[in-house]
Amino acid sequence: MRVVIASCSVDYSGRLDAHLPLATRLLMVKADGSVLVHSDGGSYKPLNWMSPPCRLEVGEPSEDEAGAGVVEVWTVQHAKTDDKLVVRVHEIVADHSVELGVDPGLVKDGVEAHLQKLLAEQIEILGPGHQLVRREYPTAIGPVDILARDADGATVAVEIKRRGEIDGVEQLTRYLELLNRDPLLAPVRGIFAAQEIRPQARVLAVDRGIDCVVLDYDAMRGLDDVESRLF
Amino acid sequence: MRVVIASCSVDYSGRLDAHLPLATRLLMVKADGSVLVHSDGGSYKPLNWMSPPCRLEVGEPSEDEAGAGVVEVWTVQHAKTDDKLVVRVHEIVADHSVELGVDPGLVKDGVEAHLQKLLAEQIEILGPGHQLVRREYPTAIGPVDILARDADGATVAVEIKRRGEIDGVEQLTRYLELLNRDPLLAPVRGIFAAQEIRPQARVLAVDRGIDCVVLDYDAMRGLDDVESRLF
DNA sequence: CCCTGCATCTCGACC
DNA sequence: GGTCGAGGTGCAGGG
Repeated sequence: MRVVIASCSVDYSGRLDAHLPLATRLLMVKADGSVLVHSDGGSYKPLNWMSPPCRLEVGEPSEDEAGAGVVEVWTVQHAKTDDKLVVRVHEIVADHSVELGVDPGLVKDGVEAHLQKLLAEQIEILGPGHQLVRREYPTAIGPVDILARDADGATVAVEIKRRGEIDGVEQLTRYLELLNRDPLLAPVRGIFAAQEIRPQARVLAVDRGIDCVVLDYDAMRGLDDVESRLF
Repeated sequence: MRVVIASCSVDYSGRLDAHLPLATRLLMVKADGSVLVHSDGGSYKPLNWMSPPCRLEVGEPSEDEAGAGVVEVWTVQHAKTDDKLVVRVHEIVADHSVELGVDPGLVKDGVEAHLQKLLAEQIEILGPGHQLVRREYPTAIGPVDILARDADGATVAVEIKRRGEIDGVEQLTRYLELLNRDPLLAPVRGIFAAQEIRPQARVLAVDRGIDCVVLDYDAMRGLDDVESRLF
């Protein structure tokens, strides 16, 4: 990795056109040739960048550019598209290269998939007598997170979210519309299950006759551990 | 901005829990206290980070940590949530601080806005005889991208996307529902226009009687250039 | 301030 | 390789 602090102007053309006026910024060149242009604020997103696969070429400025104070022109060309990033370097304040090696990578825990797995195992959270039909029940517009039957044998479609928001209710509504066309399943009831359900999402769900269930992730995980220990 | 190259392990807890094993990485500390942990690959997204507003405290390692080779413990606490990032620094390879100042910011020329402008100018792409009523036609739930009339004088509502996906069809459906309540406009036909339309979005659109139009951005832009040259 | 919609989204899973 | 859904999404614009 090479890290350069430099005053520069930057131009990107590709999906859109974007321009950064002259200012001092951090330029990061990664081992795969990708380039990131960071300012001293904002979030983790760079002001501008080029994703791999791409090629960085450092060239001389034209006469005009040199006259304007440019000392180096970096051209970063994407390998597969015509996306191009041009960095005109005016003054280099610092320039360091270091060998980092391959990163062992991030270990994550706590996603929607885990919630789905736990709820499938603990399906009676939806109510006594509920039985799992299957996870990822396929429909024409995509899989329903969980399909189950309640104590009376009626079909129940469950949409699971970490955070229950309006678009999740919309999604479940589409599934219900389709599932209810299937005479073998209809009538299908909807359950919107999430760790937290936003007020507006709850209002919309209730308005559409969809039940809301708040999932306690820690409790479900704890129960999972207990069950694991039994076997 | 402070840039540190160091071997470190990182733990994040908040929306999820994540862990990075010991390896050499780049640590970027921005003026607002936000911290980015970058490896020598991937895209512009850091392996781990803390967004502002947040506070960085550099502390001493515990005895156990010191025994394991930790020389500094960085704790980055988010100001509003309980998100926390802990960086255990083992060896500092490089450490530079530099004053960047406020960045003048990015100047963009976007896509969807441009597509909308081009389609409004070239409204007959929708079919011969179409005429523009107006762009950003206001409704109670937000503006419709384009309202037009076809060769027979019937109203047409157009939703424009760069990539046509299901939520875009949902959006247009809501507009159509509202517009069709207006006796001066009804019946209103829907057109879903995008540079590319995902298969599932197309299925849903067709199912709801909404026409799909694929827009050729380059051709439309080219035509725009030609027209510009004529005047 | 929250909500909505877009993004050079990125990223992973699955077909 | 594509397709699709999720994201610690970030971000801007509008009420």
